[in-house]
Amino acid sequence: MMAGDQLTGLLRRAEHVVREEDLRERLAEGRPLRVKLGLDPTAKDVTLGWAVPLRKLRDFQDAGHTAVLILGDFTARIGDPSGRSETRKQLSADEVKRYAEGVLDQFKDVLSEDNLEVRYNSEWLEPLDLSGVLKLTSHYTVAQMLERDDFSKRFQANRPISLIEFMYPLAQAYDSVAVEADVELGGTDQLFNLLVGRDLQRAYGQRPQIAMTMPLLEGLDGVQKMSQSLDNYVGIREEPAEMFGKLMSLPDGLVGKYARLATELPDREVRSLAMAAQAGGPEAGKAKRAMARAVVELYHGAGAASGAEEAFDRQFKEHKAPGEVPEVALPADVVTNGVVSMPKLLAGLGLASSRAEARRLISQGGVRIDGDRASDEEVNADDLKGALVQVGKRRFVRLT
RNA sequence: GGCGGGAUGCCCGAGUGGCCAAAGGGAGCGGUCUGUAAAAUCGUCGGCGAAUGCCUUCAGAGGUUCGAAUCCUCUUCCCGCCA
Repeated sequence: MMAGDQLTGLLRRAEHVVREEDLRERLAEGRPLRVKLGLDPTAKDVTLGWAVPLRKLRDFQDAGHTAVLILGDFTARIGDPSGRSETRKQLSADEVKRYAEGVLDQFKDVLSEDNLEVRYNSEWLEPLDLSGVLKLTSHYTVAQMLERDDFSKRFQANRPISLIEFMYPLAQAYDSVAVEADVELGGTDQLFNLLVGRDLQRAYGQRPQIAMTMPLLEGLDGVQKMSQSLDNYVGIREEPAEMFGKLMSLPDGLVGKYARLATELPDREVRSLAMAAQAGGPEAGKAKRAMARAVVELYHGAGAASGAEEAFDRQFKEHKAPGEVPEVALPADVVTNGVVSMPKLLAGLGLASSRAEARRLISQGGVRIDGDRASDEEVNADDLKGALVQVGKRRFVRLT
């Protein structure tokens, strides 16, 4: 592949590249570049949000470069304050280790294992002693740190900024020094950290890396960045039907963005979906479907995608139960003299968070037994044998 | 180190001795509508109980009082000003 063509592909979907000429030059060297992406294992799943830079990393792999994937097992314990208005809670080493194992496995769904180098940053951050830390910090000033938007906002609002938070960008930047990165990828909220990496590499006598950021993907609420702590995410390992359903619940305004960042649809198609979504009405619904199908297809294949769509229609257009419903035996402790206490049952099965919640759901018409609204809190056990219990729109259980 | 201010339910925030499980808003949840969109609208939103009711909650620990989110003491944390 010609260097120019390669560049075009690699720049696709990127938000900032600092600096593009440097990237062009380095690609022209004709050697495999070391492309770094650091992710902190702070949650159990890989989301479509993380998949955006991961897929970009894959693009680099496909172009013959080396993916240097850094699992921030050490930095996860510091807690990245990027984009946050307050101090992030710190995780224990055990939690981090558990997350790292799960997440690494999922990364391999996106990345090729051929030119992949996986590193844990505790490898070089753990042994840094105070003199190493002092050397690190001596290269940066408070004023430089306060250039970062989230820090300066908090500073101005008299909100606390822990000193440890200043260490985060430095630690991440030091990763780049440690692995001698040529390029570092990240979300747009990482731009500052990536630039610190350039400065630090320079300070340690290395050539500064190229910083490339990718747009952030908003989560299901349509407003906040997709994240597991906000529970507004779609995980790449989620069941096809679940994935499709979640994507269908997205606000129209995000259809174009998801099509662009979460699928591999060609640009032309992305544009037409975005326009259709904007137009509103049935066309928007169709566009959203096409986007959802494309995402599911990417992670589960075409068959699963059409299956998910059919299941979706069955459940939400025809209002039928989904094909696969968990089957549960009627617990004995909810039955008294042949009568079942629905609140106990629903809470016991996790269909409601408490009995009080279950009562509320029943009184508000949110509970159905074999399609009929349950109006009483007590139901004959015989009527529940083999019955399909539905709570809200999407929680189903078949009693046996 | 000194002086002052503050900590309320998932979040924001009102509440300064009883009428407080605690106003209002947001988020969430459920109903109607719909394209599981948006907007709208109604309801709900600590727990247990069939229920008059009971239990736990207003940073933590004690105390005053018939009665405390509200008063007092100590502790922790945050903020401001001064040094």
